[in-house]
Amino acid sequence: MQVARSLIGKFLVRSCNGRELAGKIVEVEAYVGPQDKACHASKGRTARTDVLFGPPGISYVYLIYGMYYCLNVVTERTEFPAAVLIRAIEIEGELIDGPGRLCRAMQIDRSLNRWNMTDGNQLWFEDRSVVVQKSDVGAFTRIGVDYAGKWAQKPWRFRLNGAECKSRKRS
DNA sequence: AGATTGATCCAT
DNA sequence: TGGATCAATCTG
Repeated sequence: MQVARSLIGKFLVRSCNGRELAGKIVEVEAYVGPQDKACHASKGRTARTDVLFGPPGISYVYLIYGMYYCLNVVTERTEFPAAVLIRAIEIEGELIDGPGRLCRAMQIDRSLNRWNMTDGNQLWFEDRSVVVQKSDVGAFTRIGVDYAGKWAQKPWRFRLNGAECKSRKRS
């Protein structure tokens, strides 16, 4: 949650066969704990959600709707399942809006699932000292989780103001 | 608005 | 083993 907010303005860096892509994180969503019905781990610990119960700083990449990957990073302590979904970034001034498009642009797939993002290898975060005022970040309801009842109402999506919302509706 | 697409999960 | 589900995107 706080982690999600603090990730806004940080950079996601992807190093892949010789070239490096870096993007400023513009939108994220938090999925917090076993009670959060929108969190994949709320249905219990399975082969797929096992990583969420592990240590923080590890990636959680999965296929959705049979065609698109989503990139998350595990945030909380071991045994407490929580993650932050990276929804949108800005690469060299171009807005990549939507988790599926983001993973396509950065060539992220299942091979980067359970990746250690803390040792600067292939995929990691960087703080490039972008100043983000608290007033620059808006909180909104999460997207695509209407099934989650009251948890769907939680304002756990954070977006940098000024980045126009092209993916899905709402704001 | 509708189709697409396949891993995952749980009930037969 | 089969069917329902899904943190999305594209096309019309």
